[in-house]
Amino acid sequence: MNKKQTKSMLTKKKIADAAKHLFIQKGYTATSIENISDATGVSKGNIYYHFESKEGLFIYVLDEWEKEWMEQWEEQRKQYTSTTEQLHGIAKHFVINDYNHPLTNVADEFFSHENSNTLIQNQLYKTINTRISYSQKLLSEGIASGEFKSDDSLLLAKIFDTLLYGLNNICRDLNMKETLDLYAKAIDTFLYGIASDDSAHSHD
Amino acid sequence: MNKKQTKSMLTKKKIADAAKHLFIQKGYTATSIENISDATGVSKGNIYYHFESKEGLFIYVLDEWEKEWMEQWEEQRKQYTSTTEQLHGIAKHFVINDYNHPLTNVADEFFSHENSNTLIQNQLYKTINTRISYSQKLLSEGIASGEFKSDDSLLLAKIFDTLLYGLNNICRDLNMKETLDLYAKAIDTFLYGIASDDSAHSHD
DNA sequence: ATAAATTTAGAACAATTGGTCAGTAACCAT
DNA sequence: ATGGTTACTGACCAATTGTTCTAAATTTAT
Repeated sequence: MNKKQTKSMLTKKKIADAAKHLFIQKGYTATSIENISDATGVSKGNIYYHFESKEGLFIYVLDEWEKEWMEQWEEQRKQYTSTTEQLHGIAKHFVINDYNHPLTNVADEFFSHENSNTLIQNQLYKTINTRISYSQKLLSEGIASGEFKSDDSLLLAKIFDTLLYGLNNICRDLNMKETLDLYAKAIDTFLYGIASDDSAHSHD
Repeated sequence: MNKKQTKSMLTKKKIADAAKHLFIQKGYTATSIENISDATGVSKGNIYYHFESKEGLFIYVLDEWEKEWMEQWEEQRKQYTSTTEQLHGIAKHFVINDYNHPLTNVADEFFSHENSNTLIQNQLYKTINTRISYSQKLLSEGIASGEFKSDDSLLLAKIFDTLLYGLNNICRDLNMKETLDLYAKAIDTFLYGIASDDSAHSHD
């Protein structure tokens, strides 16, 4: 590879890296090409020399990110044997290496770290917390009545609400009946789990 | 109430309604004041007469929405007795009346129904589906090995991935350890459920 | 009927955006 | 060294944005 080609590749990588971080911090829409230009010292025109458009740049970043994640996980994976362990491992890997994955944070307008949209952020936080509190109350009742095992109701409420809010993102192409089925299944899983009855409940 | 006041209130409501639908369809950023003006026939200036800003309008919409949701749910709630039923009921109510709640869809830049950002949408769909397929494979292995109950692995994969992607949104203020704990708890719940051992497994 | 107050309209504004383009600099092959 | 190719710059553009402002229309109060 040429000295020129090397430098060019480095520039492209520099752009992609800065873009990735900015997309995480500010979200896609709020990140402007000029932001990326400022952050890298690379001119706007040059960015458009390396990437056909802002969309193209985003997709490139997303793609590289995903590839990298998969490679790293496959490496981690080796140390686990049972599927149960792997499920836990994948979650751990997700949190540690991938805290800001595009599918969680970047595809989000409001919760970016540097966003000045604090009014709306506060409102959304408030709404979320209200809902979690409500779920917590509900779950506490279930625990009190002996319907559920004694447990940390706040944690359970967060998990329950996650299912409610998150399932929508996973199944946008489903019709109403399919959606309802998925939700019902999720609640059932939440209630009864997926472990086989004879599997050792070796958690905690 | 005056004839004038009534008409004014109606205008305000018309604006809020149109804004709500546009926020659902296009997301917050992609919805412009002019869009709302066009959709309602109410002039831009008039919108700013009724609401102090775009943020203010959004927060107003969010607030009304949340109030309405809670009222309707509390009505529904009466028909259920056990907490288990209520959890199922809340999910059902969520899907039917609240399919596009701001906490799922509006706070999202890309998946709006009318968005022209199809390139990125496709890419994200692809990424999601790749991940779901991967989880499905993993879960299938667990089922095959007898670790998990025999079940629809695709549904389970969607639920599992929802936990992975969704938990982040619920717990942005937690530190790493707390986050890891929450994830671990979620996986455990996914595996073993929350129902007490002596509760009747009367689902399905 | 007239004045005051409220409600509405739409032109105008400053800022920002993604994207283009003509020109310059750096490097390569010959 | 020179001509050609690649990499890069920064001014520029058209479009869009949230917001403001002035003035007109409508209703109410006197």
